[in-house]
Amino acid sequence: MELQRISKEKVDKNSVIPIYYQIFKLFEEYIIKGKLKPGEALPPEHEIAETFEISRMTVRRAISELINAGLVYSQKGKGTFVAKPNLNQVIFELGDFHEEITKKGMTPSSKLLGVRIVKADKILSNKLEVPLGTNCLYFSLVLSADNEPLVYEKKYIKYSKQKPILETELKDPSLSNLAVLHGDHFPTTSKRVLHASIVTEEEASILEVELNTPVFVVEQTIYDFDKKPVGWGRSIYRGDRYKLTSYIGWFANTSK
Amino acid sequence: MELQRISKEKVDKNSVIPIYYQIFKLFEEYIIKGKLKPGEALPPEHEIAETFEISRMTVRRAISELINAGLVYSQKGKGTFVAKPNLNQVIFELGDFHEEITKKGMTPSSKLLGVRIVKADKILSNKLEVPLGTNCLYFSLVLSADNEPLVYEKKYIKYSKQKPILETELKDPSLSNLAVLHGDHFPTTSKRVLHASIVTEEEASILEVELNTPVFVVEQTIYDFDKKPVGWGRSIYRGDRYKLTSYIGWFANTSK
DNA sequence: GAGTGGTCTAGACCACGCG
DNA sequence: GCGTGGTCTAGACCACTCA
Repeated sequence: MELQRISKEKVDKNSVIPIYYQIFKLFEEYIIKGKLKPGEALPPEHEIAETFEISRMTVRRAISELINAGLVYSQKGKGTFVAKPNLNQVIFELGDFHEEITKKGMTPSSKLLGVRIVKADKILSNKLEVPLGTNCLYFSLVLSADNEPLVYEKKYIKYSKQKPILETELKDPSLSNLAVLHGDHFPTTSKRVLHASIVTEEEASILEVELNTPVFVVEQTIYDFDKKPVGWGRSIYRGDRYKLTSYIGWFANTSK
Repeated sequence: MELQRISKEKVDKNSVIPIYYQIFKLFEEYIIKGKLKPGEALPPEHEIAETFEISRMTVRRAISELINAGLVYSQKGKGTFVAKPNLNQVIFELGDFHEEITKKGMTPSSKLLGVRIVKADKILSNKLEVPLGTNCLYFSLVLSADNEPLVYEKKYIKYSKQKPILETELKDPSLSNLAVLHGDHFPTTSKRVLHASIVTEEEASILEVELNTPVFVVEQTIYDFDKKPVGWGRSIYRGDRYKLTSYIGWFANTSK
């Protein structure tokens, strides 16, 4: 790759924009636009440093951003090379319900169906690792977009604080928030399992759909520092309306 | 936070393990074990540098690893603080079929049902942005675990090369690989949309399941440098057998 | 042995937050 | 004005790769 002619003017040392960021953007552009192709080597670090008349550490900072963005990889003793985008990798993000719905221009709402104390049955005692019959807090709610119910959630918290349940705190009825408010321990990790299923009769009536409607089921368990479960929940998403989207690859907006 | 007593012995300057990594691991442990709590400040960088008798740049490298792992965040002029884990964030990874199945101790296999050239119908011409009736490559296959079919895939490639279709290349029948082999342009980005559904009759017979079985549907489109679609596919996953799992939070194995 | 990236140093100047 | 993190320098030594 020919650096000399193209570049020196492209980096302004007196700019408010950090030099390493300018260098990062320069190579990002080359890669995204295909001027540098997968497998091709970047110039060695010392060469980049010389042509731009900057320190090698600054070059390394720029390259570390490129590595971070998945655009290149380095090999000790060999060089730095443009990566191949691994399009087989798949990452689905399930965003916050209110944000997601608002983003789509619809109006989100949530309705609390019930809050009460229940005694742990076999399933719950297993999930929360408590003896059968232990008192647990139970919440159930429905999330809607434009008044159409989309999600039905049931949540259980291992609780000990004898705190009253306030209306205000239900503005964030996430499992982790409920655990913070009513549990002993601070939740630090969360496990979710998603699978596809078909609505039960109960779910169908609450989501106002017919039997045999496909749904996502997301089971969430949250754990404290000691990896003990402190909360468990089950959310039913209307599978025909709710979608998960994954983007992988090289985009111009790797900005930040 | 009291650094002085705890620490100096904990870092070995002559170890093969980089100093920045030792420091990173030290603070990681403090945070995961709860000795440093969310919101609490780390000691200032110059102080860490002094107590361990190392350069501030090395401290910064360690902290940048902590930031990268999502354990802390820095604020210019204020300090560096332990982050709160955001347990409401959800990321589902859908791994490579063969790897996932092998990991579970089962034997994966894939069977090619058909390869042929088809003329684009309305849907396909829309998805691939080609005129109606354009020739496209079509692949369909079934992925199985222990001889039980789990996934049914149909893939379409916008092609131009008059290349024969080799058996060997079907070892990686991923959309991006097929596009590399048969398309004009190098695929750089991939979009996938996942939703829940119910098998059609055709899918039911191929997956050997009853009607009304719930499934995941994953639609994938891949694009080249110019954001033109080069391939499109639809994968049907048995929703009762295939699950997606998401872990969020602080774990001891944030190692690498 | 020449070339490469990985780590580390001991300074420097700056912009920001806060009292 | 002081303390903080953000950027940058001009060196240094090392381990690795490859011919």
